[in-house]
Amino acid sequence: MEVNIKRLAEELNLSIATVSRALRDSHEVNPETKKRVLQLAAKLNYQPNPFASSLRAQKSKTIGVIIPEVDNNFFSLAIKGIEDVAQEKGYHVLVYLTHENVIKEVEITRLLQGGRVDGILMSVSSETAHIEHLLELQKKNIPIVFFDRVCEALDPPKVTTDDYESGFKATEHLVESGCKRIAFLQISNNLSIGRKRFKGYTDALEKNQLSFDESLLIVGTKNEVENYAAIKQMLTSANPPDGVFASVESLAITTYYVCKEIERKIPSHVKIISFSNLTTAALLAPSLTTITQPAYNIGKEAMTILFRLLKKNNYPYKKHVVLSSTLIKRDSTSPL
Amino acid sequence: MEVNIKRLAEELNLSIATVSRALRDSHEVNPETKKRVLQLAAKLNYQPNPFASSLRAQKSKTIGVIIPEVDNNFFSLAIKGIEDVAQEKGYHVLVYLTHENVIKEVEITRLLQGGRVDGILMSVSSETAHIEHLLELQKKNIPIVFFDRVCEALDPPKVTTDDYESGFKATEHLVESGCKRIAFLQISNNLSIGRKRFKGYTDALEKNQLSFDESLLIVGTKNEVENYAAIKQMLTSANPPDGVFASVESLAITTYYVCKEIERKIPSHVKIISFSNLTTAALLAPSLTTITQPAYNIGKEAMTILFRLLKKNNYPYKKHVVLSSTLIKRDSTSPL
DNA sequence: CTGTTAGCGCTTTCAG
DNA sequence: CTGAAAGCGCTAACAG
Repeated sequence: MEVNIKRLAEELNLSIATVSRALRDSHEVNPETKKRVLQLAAKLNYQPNPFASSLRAQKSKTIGVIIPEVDNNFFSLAIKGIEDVAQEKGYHVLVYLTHENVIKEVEITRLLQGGRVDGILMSVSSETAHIEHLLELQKKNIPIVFFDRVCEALDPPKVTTDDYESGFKATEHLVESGCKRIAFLQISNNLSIGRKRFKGYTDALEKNQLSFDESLLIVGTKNEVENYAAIKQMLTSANPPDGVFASVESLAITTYYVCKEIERKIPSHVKIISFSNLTTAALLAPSLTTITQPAYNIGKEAMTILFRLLKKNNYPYKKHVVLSSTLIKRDSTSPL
Repeated sequence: MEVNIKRLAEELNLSIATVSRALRDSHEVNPETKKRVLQLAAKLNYQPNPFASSLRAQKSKTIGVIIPEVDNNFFSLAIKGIEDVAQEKGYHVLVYLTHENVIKEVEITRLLQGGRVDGILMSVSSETAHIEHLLELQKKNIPIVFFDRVCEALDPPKVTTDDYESGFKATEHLVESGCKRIAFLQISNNLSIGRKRFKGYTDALEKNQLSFDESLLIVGTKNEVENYAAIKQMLTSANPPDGVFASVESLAITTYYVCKEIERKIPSHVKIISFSNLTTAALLAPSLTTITQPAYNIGKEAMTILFRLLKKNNYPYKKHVVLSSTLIKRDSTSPL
């Protein structure tokens, strides 16, 4: 037998309304009665049915987090930040993975239009060029906050790393280390993070009187094998780079694999720098200089902003919060 | 204006019941009518209210995942496995982090007793010695499947790595590498994974005629500083180990930090082996031999079993599924 | 301070 | 094949 308000009311000879009020700690209920209600509720281990309340109140105290992947320390840490704030505010967190697939992204946003969530935190999939599904959410007045991979064409709040700065300082780091021909491994041309990091890279080159060589740009795909081949071709070309800037971790890893294979065929002084949140990797790999994003804080900040939107308390908040990355330098020069 | 069944019914001059039936593809509705309904629903982008259905049906098509942490590749990958199966089966995934804190774990399980989830996937927090909150869930008939960190005292299905085997082969690996004094870094005495890995360790020692030296056992706590101090003391003692088996990644990392600090004071041939799912770390750190758990498959398997329980289709399934880990050997001998 | 009642959106008898 | 109506559990008027 389920224990619900009706049951409590019967056992206490009270109306369900009074019990409901007592449970919500209303001030218009006799302290004595309140106590009796709470005691019985505790004794029977009463738990309110969230669907009944949600149906009534038309809100769910639940948010949806839509991300491309999770097997990547950045998103794990972001989820942690999100969850911490959510738990503190009494919100529940639904997690959805798109696997970088727009079709799935659209399906998920559709699903969430039924009222299941009060708001959405989102990092767009790399393919996202169309934005109709995001507009639909706006039309339904479901607040969104973008984080990391934002949709620049839309006006909802955004929380990101200082991607341009990061690209700039990563490149300068390689220049300072003596690199003259610096390759750039791009995640995707459809993502603002990629474009901004790339702009930082080209600007840093220019500032240092280095010209941008198109043959040193590789745009990654979802196909690891393709990426591997492209990187290998570049590193074994007649005029290979002496430095590699991976704008995303997976491409740095692939680069390491390539280096391992061709070990003897390339100059051993190729320097690699990469975006990465695997502090472990950075620690264990003396050769990997990394740009580490404030993943946890990005999640925290995004959730905090979403919470304010949900509460409609018109706190002032920045439309676009930019958090700084950290450059963790390593000493060794060779990746191997 | 919300678009709900009532709205559709009005616009089509049909009853609410018929529309509902059409949407659920009931066979007792005129194909013509069905078509009209579906067309309008698509046009108005109708999304059913999940709370109304859940309230009615007394089920939520949602599962809860309760884990200690997420900033650790094991749980990230497990979530991915869980999410993949859940998405395929039309389930939603709520994620809760306990931060290894039983109080939070209890709070969360309480929260989930209200019907918010149909079932729970859980990896217990390291402190969990009490199990009342888990019994409560059973009493409420909320199916649970434990994964990785299981509660052996309870009968719900479990999905784990072959912890005993892993402990055994990790230890043998060190023995084969020439180690005679192998330290064991334990995660917690309250966890079955810790106990089993430890048993594998002692059995492997015995098999190789090595005696277990209590001074080489360190039981980790949540306090990193304490762990650091304990490991440092051991490594700098008069009779230090020549091999270290970290039964959990974080303790391996701490060991590396210690080694870095005392670099010149210990024999440089201390070998370290650790549980770790950071394939990146393993790849980049030529010195780290790792035991990698099948995290993704553990998540997948656990969710699959839970799904069967939810469907009550009495498929035969094993009460305890044990998946094998992989020993990834590295060549280098020194951790530094 | 307490009780009665309507209704959130949906599904499902039960009647036609 | 379609409609009317009850009810899932809870909250919030409104009435006492």
